[in-house]
Amino acid sequence: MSNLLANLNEQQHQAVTLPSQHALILAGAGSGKTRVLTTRIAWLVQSGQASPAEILAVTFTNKAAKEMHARLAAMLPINTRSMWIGTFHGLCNRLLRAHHRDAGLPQLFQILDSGDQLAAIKRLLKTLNVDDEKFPPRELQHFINGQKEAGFRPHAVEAWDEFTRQRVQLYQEYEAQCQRESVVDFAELLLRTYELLERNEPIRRHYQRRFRHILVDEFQDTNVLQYRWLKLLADEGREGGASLFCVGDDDQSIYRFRGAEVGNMRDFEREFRVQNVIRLEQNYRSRGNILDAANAIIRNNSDRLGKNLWTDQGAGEPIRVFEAFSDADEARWLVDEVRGLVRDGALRSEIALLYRSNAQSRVLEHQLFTAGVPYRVYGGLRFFERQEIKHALAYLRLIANPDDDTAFARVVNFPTRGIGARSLEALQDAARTYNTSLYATVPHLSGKAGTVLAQFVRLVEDLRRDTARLPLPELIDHVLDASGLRAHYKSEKEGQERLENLDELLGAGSNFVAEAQADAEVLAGDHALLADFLAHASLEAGDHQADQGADAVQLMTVHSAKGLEFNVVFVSGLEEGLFPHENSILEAEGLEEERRLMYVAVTRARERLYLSFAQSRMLHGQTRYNLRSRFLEEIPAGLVKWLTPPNPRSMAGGALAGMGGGYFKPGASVAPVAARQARGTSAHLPNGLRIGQSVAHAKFGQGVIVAAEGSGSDAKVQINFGPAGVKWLLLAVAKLEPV
DNA sequence: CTCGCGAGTTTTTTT
DNA sequence: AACTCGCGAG
Repeated sequence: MSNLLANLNEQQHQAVTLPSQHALILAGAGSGKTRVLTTRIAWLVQSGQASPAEILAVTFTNKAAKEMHARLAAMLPINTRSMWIGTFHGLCNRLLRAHHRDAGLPQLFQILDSGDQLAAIKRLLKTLNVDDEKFPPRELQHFINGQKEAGFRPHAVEAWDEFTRQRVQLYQEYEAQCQRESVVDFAELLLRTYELLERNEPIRRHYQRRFRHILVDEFQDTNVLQYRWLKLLADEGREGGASLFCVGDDDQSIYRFRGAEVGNMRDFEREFRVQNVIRLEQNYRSRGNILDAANAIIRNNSDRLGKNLWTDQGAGEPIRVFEAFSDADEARWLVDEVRGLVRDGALRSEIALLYRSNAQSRVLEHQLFTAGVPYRVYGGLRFFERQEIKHALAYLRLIANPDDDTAFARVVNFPTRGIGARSLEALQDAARTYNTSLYATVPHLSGKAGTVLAQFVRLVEDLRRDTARLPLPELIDHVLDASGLRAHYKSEKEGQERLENLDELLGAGSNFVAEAQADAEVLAGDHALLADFLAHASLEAGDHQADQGADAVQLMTVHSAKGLEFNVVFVSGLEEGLFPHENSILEAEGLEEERRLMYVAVTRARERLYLSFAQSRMLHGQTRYNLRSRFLEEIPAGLVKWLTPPNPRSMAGGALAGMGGGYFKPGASVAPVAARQARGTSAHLPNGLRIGQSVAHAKFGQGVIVAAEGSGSDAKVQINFGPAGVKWLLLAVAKLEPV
């Protein structure tokens, strides 16, 4: 036990050894949060205060759950399998499988990922003949998920206006469709489990008695429903309920957009009368300059719980800032810098290239590829989201659950077997009349459509029969052949990679079996393991990226970098409109979340931090001219070393060609010209103004002309004023001074 | 019914 | 720039 607690600082020690009461640990970036959480669990078990079966630990990513499990297994000499460690979604899946009857679900229910859900909504709109212009599927998806995450079933939604009433109606239809098809989306996993526990007292009591210690990681990212779920399990904080140990950092809350509610931290403190609030402020990760910059940035946010990170590791190097002429220029510089670091002995895997949005990775990848630097991109298209994998999974899903209409619709005519829109329409209509799934409706259909569809149904039945006794990998292998998927991709010109991915699916199957056997908790019955595998595929979209072990530069969004750390970090694209993102700039809440994102980005670095931005950038096929990010101005000048001459005139003026620090190569295209051509506007506006030109406005301050429209007295220009926003101004009216 | 082309739209972030 | 969707020819 003593060695368990060795090397903990005072606050960490205090947190780990708190009595079994509710506790809130405010853990700053790099302050040893994961260590405290895992050591706490180990300490509880080792000191005899809790048995492993009494522990429930909730994380946000599967990766974090796995890591926690591994660390605990290393710390404790006993079997840790009886602990429940997982993501909210993973744990809910487990509960719903165990109590599927009480939850009103068949045992082999399927899980819809976001893409599946969107497809299901589109299909719903089509069958109901709803105008998808008026109800854009994406928007509806967002609406439905939002309601579920707030805990509202359709009848509970307050709809004051006609539009909302109609959307609620669609929400209800969507629910009915899901129930009919035995499928469950992400939000439904949570809501369904919550309702199960709320309504079923014996089950609720059972779990309340079982879990004496509930520990939550990344508590700042919980949404309303997740918090209520935790409260329910902890018996609302009543005497005799479990003790809740929540670890989080309000400054790192970056998922507000998908319903995360930082307010949960304050609510928790109040509602559970939390006596133990501990701040972990000593940072073991970053050098002083980096930390000072992070502190200075986050200080601009209001309404924080308050925390200031410090380190005893010394100031370290200054933060390097680079201004590029264009995004390509930025990428070239960046790759050169990376090569220099590697030449000096740095590990590529210790260098991270961070950006705000996935679209930005393209330029970086291009330059890395050209320079022959090995790299690895996180995020983007995940393994289980590739179309060929989705197709294969759809066949597997039909085997496990033929009523899954989403899966049915996906592969009924893939590979093409002469079942067109006509036949499908007839089938959909019939399915509505009989109120059965597409699959179950097929026998009701006569005529030509009936014949081809019956053939497809027979194919699926054969698949089910022939695979009933097969181990998972062989099962998948058989399906790939018998469905015709392999043959189809073999004949396709670009199909080679897809074939390889399909083979990799076999590998994923084998891995899953190996892990499931170790886990021992496998469902009984035919194809039950298959259902487990499919749930796994939905919940864990797959970090199946190339060459885990290879020494490669790491590329990812700031979001996916959360929780990670690197010796060297580059944050690129620090421009107004990009980071902070233009969609978030207008409301204060959104801007503060962007700032937390910046805080997360900066605190990923241990030794060296680079920040860069470009005067012009290709986005959506158009050249845009951005001002440099306000977050750069929030870093005290004394911490910064400019690699390019500081450009005080404003922030990046696009018209100021040649300001790329001399890095801009002769012959590189001049972005303003490209923009003019792309937009088809006149090359020169009156008064010598042009696109990319920096201008000053009496009220809005400095800005950059990003677009122009019309001519003569109608001539308008769009100007990005940074903090003051992006505005269209009439040239005839607005007083603009070139800068 | 299938395939190919062109128009139109998109993108912030993800369990 | 890349992807999706709808339309028309075969």
